[in-house]
Amino acid sequence: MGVTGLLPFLKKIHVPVNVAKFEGCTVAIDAYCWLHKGAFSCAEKLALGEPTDQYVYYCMKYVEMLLKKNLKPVLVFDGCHLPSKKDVEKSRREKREINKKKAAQLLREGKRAEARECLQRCIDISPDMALNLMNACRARGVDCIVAPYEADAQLAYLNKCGIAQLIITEDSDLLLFGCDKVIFKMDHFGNGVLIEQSRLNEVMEIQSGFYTFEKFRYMCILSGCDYLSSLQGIGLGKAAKVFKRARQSELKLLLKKFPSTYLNMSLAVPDEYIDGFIRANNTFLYQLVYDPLQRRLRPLNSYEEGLNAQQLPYAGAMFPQDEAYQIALGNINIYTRGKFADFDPDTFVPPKASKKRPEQLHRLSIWDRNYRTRPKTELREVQNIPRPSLHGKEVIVKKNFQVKRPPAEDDKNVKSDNELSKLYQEENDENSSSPSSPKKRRRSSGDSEEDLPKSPVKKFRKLYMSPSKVQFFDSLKDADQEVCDQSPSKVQDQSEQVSESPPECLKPSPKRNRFAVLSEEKREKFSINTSKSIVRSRFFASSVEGSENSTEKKLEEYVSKNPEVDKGIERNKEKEEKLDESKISTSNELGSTSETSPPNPVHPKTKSSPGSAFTWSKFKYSKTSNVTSSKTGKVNSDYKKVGSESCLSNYFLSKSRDVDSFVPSSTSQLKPVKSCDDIGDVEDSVSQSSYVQETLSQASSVSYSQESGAYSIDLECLPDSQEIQTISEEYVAQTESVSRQTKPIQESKKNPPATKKLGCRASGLSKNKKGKGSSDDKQQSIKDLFSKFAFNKREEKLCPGEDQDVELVSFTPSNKPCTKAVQRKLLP
DNA sequence: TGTAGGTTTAAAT
DNA sequence: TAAACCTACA
Repeated sequence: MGVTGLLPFLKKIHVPVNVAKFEGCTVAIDAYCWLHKGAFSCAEKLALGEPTDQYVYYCMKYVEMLLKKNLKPVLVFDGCHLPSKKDVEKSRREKREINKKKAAQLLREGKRAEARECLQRCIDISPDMALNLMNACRARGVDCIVAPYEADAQLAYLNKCGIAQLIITEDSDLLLFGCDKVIFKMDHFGNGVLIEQSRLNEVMEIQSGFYTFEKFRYMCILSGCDYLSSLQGIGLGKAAKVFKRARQSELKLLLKKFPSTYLNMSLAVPDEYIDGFIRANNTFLYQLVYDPLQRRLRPLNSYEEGLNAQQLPYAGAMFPQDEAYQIALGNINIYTRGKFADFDPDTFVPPKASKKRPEQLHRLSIWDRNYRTRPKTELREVQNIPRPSLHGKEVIVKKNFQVKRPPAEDDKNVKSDNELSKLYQEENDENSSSPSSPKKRRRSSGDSEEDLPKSPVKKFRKLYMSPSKVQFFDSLKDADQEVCDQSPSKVQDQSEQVSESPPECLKPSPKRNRFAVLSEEKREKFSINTSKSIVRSRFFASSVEGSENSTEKKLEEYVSKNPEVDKGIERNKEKEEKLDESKISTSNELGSTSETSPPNPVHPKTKSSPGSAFTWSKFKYSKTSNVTSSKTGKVNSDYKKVGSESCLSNYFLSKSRDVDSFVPSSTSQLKPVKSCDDIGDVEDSVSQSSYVQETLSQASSVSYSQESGAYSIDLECLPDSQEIQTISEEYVAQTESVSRQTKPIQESKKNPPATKKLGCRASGLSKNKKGKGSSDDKQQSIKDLFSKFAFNKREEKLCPGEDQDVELVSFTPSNKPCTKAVQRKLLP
């Protein structure tokens, strides 16, 4: 819950930031936030008790990103429930129960989709789920700690004692606990919103001499927090007003009189409320946390004179120190209090431990006896050292857009639009039309060479990425086996680069299923007890072995426990059998089934496509073919009556430079578009622009936000960076001319020149089918197509000789960058 | 009109 | 969990 409306209230001091700014720092993370979001994708499986690793995978994507940016993550997990939060927990439990019952009811009525929604609302992060994530983290040498009570207080302590310089969470309460720097809403690229404690006074608009952090905390408690509900009619606005004006230092007196004194309200403040206020305040100050360095339980802040743990049972009851240690290590199930793991940091050998330089003691595990916190003086970003002025300079900043290229041999095969069009057609034919499709022939007729494409890129995709194929891999082993069966002899004959270990440039991005294609050793990184249970991945069909483990089966089991549900299920089955029949016939048409492949159990509607680089939910496709922003609901009139075909074209227009030989081209169907900005929507382009402005002024490294299509630069890095060139007017002219020459041929005269931005979205495609019909089928087929050809830009590698977009940036006296233009030039 | 509070929606894939 | 949206009230 946190403090309702606190984050919007602090909007004034929101700073868009990328975590890369804090390179070298230790960052403590509220693991529950990630787990909760990760669990959302597999809520159904979790609710039905089916094993899944999707939430671990989701969290590890964040962990990997942080490691890549040279940050040391420490994951903090929630521990026991605080006595003062019992009511909150109780109501949450009740809500979950209600949703469970609702889900069962909906299943009875045959409403599967709605039942699924309810199951998503039942998500509860169990200690086992936390343990699975902890195991995955430790296998990557990432520290974890379970708080004795709330993760919030533990995070604040890690910040306070110098272990962590930065906190990542979604919970605004962290600010009340006194964290210096908190990043909210961080995405998978590290972009988020930074709020610093030192700027809270700006929001409260209190003269600097009168502001204290205490007042901020009081304001939040008064407006209502987890530990104390607010008085009727008091929210953040009025609470802020009180502490903006308050000069009364005696808290009890102030609370008693604030409605009449500061708000002109006749509101009685009961004594119980004042007691509750003081308890809440003490909970924020003295909640029990675990000190991993001293290995002991302690209050977040040292007790004031006359206070002790016994007087503050609501802030957490003391445990025996040994039990507290085992809880902190994650060895004790906090629900049952039974031991369910046996992690011992004194005997555990973290990976790559030997490579750590002895002087980098802060990089050791926090459980290592030699661990030392990093002196603040070493931390540039934490000290807020001002950056050098860039006023008057103009720079070209390379976009951090990297183009995945096939190996050199493939460069010869640069395809014209017509060729691409043919390829597209062929690709379609392979998958849909011919009953004796290559795939089927390959499996049944002894892997003839012509079935495998000659290009290593295509081979790789045939073997690893074809969606119709991927669905038939059961486990990771099967996926590997599939590759081994097909690739070693024949594939290597054609190209040495396609083997068990695909060429570097072809390795799948994190958006894709990296488990399935990387080496055994690397896959072990995230495995959860692989020897004991099959680790499944969301990119594979869940029930290839048969129906035993399928979600369908589990649903049936779930419902069978409620006999009255059967009727609904029967009705459902009838409907689905019909659908399955059509599915099987489609599968046969696709040539995907064979004696080694069981029928595809994945329903077309629920089929998971391989990772796509698009945010489908951003746009909605209405029946009248308008492109609307799902958030604003505004319609970009330029797109009225532009059908999905042209939307596809739009996409390829914007992506035309980075798609490889698989680009489906439908030049003949292309309709003119104005610019890439227009491909999203007007709102979006505006927000992108402002985001760029904001981000450029704050961030400290060049990074790309896929979400907003914005790039951030490290201002301090600019003068030294090889990526930046100070330019003259002639140079601008040159690049403009290059830009014009290298523009995609599809771009019509109506398109405005040289203002292309890299953020590209496939617009006009509906994620949610709202009915059956040809347009929806078309949508689905286009989506499948996209999934097949899409690459994650972020992971793509840039090669010399490649076209590259650059951004011309100039600076104001206050170091604010202004984007002048985005141009294209050849990379030397 | 501003504020508070309740309800709905999105999140992931 | 929080933002967005809507409604009621002072």
